[in-house]
Amino acid sequence: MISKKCKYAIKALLYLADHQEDDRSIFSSEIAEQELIPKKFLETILRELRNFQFVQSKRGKTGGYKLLKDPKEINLADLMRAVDGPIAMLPCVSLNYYANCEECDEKICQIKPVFEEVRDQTLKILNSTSIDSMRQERL
Amino acid sequence: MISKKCKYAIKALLYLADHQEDDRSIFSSEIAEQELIPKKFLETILRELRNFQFVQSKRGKTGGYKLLKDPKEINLADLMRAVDGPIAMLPCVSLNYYANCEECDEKICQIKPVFEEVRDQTLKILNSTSIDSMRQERL
DNA sequence: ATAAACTCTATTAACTTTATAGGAATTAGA
DNA sequence: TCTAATTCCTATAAAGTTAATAGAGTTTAT
Repeated sequence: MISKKCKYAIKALLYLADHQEDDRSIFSSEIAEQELIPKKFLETILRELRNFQFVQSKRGKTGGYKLLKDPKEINLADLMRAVDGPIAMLPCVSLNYYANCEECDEKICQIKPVFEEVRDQTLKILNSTSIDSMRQERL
Repeated sequence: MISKKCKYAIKALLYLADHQEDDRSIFSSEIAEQELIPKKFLETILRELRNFQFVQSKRGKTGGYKLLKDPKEINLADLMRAVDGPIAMLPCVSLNYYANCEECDEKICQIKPVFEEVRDQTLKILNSTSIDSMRQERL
């Protein structure tokens, strides 16, 4: 399961992509109201997204947020890693957050191979899914 | 990420499959020692696995556990669901633990489709992976 | 000045995970 | 029957994570 935080982050970026016209910034309060995300929680999420270079913020009365990258260039795997950490189902199988198993020998581990396969298939999808493609997608 | 509990459960079933000869039962203490799983924790896990009909237990001095099904018939998806609950990354996309999103309209949700795809690909692998196939697998 | 936005740190409440404790029930065998 | 060794069960604790909130500070346009 991804966290609510991560879901909120995706929604916020989608909202920005859906509503960005000209160069206007969008208030966190607008996103919070429209997407039913707790306002203060969303603020901290947007700050993180700014730190990770997904969005740009502007302070003051005419402040707000806008995307820092082309929605085509924001892929879901990167976003999820930034917000939630590892995507893999086992630490010993994570590409970006690898951690070894204390209690087993990875060379002969019978569990690892399946979860490597799951990881590969999952990443194949998430790496090729951008904020832009999520907007288009209507299966 | 799957929980440690789930990983221990998989290891325990693999151990039983790897070591069952004749009809002998295997002590939880043996599994705990060999697989470096906290003994008391493993006991509660094995009890759950018994309740879910994965293993059979026998009490008393010559007690222990053995598999209740053919290792070929124990698939990873069922096991993971029993121990950890939903496999899907979003409640609204789970086949066995569906829960609706309060804050969004699923009909027009831009997030859902990707995670349905991830779910499908993940289940394709987990459904076709059994305790037995994990033992064979040497890629 | 003021209003309204973002910024930041700290904290909290709830929940989940990962165990552990302590004993009860069961069984085989001396 | 007594003992030893196992599983069974309930409760609880300790640690970690998640989800959110509080409150004050900073910035900017008007």
